Amino acid sequence: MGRKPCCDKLGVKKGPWTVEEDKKLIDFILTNGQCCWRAVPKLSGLRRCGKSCRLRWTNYLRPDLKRGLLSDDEAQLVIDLHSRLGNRWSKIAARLPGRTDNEIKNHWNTHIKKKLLKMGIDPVTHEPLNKESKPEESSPHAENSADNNITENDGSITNSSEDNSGTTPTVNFSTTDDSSLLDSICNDETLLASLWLDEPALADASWNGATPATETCYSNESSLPSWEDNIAWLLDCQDFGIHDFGFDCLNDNGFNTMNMFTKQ
DNA sequence: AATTTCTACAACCGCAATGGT
DNA sequence: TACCATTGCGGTTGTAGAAAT
Repeated sequence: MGRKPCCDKLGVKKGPWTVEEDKKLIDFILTNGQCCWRAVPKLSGLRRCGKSCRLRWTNYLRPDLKRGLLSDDEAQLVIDLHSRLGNRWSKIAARLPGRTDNEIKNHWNTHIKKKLLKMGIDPVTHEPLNKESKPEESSPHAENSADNNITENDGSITNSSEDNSGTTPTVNFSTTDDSSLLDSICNDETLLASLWLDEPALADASWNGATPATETCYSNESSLPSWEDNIAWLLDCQDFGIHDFGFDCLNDNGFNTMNMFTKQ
């Protein structure tokens, strides 16, 4: 007995999403919010698997997404978090409001990995490549290893090594002053611990269907696109042809919903 | 100008985790 | 507790556009 497919393969479309499909999905979610994804295709009239709908929404259509390449500061943060968390992209993404795990994963594989290799740093272990690696120490972020200062279970910090910098060289891509601030943030174990504890309230929850996460308070406003920004982005789309882009659905209904969010 | 190679990223797949009964 | 349905995650692939030849 094989595993039951997540969706009925017959009649389920695959491949790139069309403007029409995007429109349908946005329209549906703005009207109904995020409910059970499996039901979304049926109810919205999309010939897609629910999984595909969820992915499309979370990675591309969500209005709170930042667009464009990761900034130097964001890349720096990704590197630092990766050294602590490993390939747990969703956890890393939770620290970067407006960014998705997929986006970060892609950026890591296409940009950061290569930069680290160029700099002679192993992107997996964050150790210098020429350094003789002892088996036990080969992966500073090995699942909850002793070197991993962040313990997932209780969010507590265990300072197993007095100075994290010894095992995790800080790679600095940024030349801006902000980067030093970021460094200090990244190296602040207490802050990171609190970030860890706060996780559910962070970016993961920033867009929770039609229910605005009004209680979510971001300390770093500069890194978080506000709802106003996102509406502005959508309106920008309108400027260069939103109708072609497929946001016709953001009519009275959709924009009223979004405006409601911005007023909170 | 045509072809090949490279790059970036959207999307898919399979498995794990979670929640309901 | 076991089972099933659903969601979430991370690895991988496919493909469009850019750059190089």
